[in-house]
Amino acid sequence: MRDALVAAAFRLFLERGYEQTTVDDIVALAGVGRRSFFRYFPSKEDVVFPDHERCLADMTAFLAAGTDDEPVRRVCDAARLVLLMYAENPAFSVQRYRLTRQVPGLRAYELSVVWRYERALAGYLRARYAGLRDGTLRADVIAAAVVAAHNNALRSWLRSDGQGDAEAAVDHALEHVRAAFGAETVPAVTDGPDDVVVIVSRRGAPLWRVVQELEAALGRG
Amino acid sequence: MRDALVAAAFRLFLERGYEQTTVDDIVALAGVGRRSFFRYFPSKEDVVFPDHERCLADMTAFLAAGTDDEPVRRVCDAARLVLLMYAENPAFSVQRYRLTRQVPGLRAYELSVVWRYERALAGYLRARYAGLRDGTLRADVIAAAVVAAHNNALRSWLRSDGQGDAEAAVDHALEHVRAAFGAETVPAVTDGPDDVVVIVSRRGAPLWRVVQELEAALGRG
DNA sequence: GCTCCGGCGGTACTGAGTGCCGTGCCGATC
DNA sequence: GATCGGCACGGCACTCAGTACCGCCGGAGC
Repeated sequence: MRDALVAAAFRLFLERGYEQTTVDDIVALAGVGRRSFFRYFPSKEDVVFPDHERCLADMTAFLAAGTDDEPVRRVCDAARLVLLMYAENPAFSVQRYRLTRQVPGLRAYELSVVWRYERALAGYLRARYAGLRDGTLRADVIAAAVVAAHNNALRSWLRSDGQGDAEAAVDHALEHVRAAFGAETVPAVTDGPDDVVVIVSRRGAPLWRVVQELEAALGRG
Repeated sequence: MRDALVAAAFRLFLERGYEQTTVDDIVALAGVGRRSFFRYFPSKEDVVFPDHERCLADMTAFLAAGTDDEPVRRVCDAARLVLLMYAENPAFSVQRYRLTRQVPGLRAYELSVVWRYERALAGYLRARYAGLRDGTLRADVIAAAVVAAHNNALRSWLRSDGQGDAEAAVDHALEHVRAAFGAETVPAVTDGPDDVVVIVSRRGAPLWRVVQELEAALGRG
């Protein structure tokens, strides 16, 4: 029933556009009553994102399941769950992406979905950074950065019609965030003394390049 | 006319709630025709954010007006324009904040507004980082981080009923972002040789603390 | 066979948003 | 001074999303 409604809806959306398709059209094509549509989808927008609710629950469960020595890594892993959902059905994801790009109402709806993901990540980080000075600020900023990096890679993959390695692109993007915000802890070096790294930098050098040097020197490049 | 509609709308929204107020109620109180409401506000949500359109235009103009040696600083300054708009009328902003917090539809609308701000910032940074490897990624992430930091400070100020120094809070939050992403360039030292800074770091130290050390050493703390 | 119940459909309603047209008010023109 | 053209406003009628309510039916249990 749900699947039949989604299929009918997308067929009409692609044929004549989202706003030109009424709920009556959809239920007529699916051969069900109008009331049943709203039993399965709270609104017309929801039929475009039939799996986000489940994915959000998965992410929440993942974050609640446990902690990690490195909170940033944990939220990056949580973000990857979203990519997996998109990658499950590339053709569908690409069609939906084109739809949401040109329909303002769908874009707004997608933003509210993304916002809920971001709040889930920020909530986890806020708990981990509780007590730290500017802990909530740090949590919010990192959550926003993780979401932005994820979406940057995801959307460039969607724009390319699902060609290329989406996971690698997202990994690369998330690695940038981890580079910027740093890993709070790294595996201890057990087979040697506490070695040190010396960075020499000209005053006036781009700071982020210095950070890249640091990363390379610390063996995280 | 616009102001009369906004005043009537907020009076009713605060009295009986947003969803319990119809557009007919608003125009009846304001003493104007229903059709005129939609002439000034494309939707019922728009009457809650009567000045965002102007602010967005201001930000776009500010970003288009010129560049900066340090793009991150420029987008931080652009973000401050939004705070100024909120600070112009603290009482109104606090009321609106409470309204948007408890009405899902308004929250979704606000997200779409914030998204447009973020895209404006990201567009500026994308142009500045054009050609750099991962330039658009870096632009999107920084824009998201700036918006998140700004909103973190703004909302904590709104939660405190407009008490405290909003500008100082936002400055502090944005400074965190600049610390994480660094300044690409700093003023050249003219009255001395190209001096160098040496940082010694234990492998395993938190990277972001190392960045803070770097900043302090480079005289940007 | 009877009842209870959950999924489904139909009807009627509210309210947002739109298109169209009439009206009154204004300065400009002859 | 009468007329014309633009413009802002109001009113009416309509579409469509979303909701409340009720009636129908088929299966499970007694």
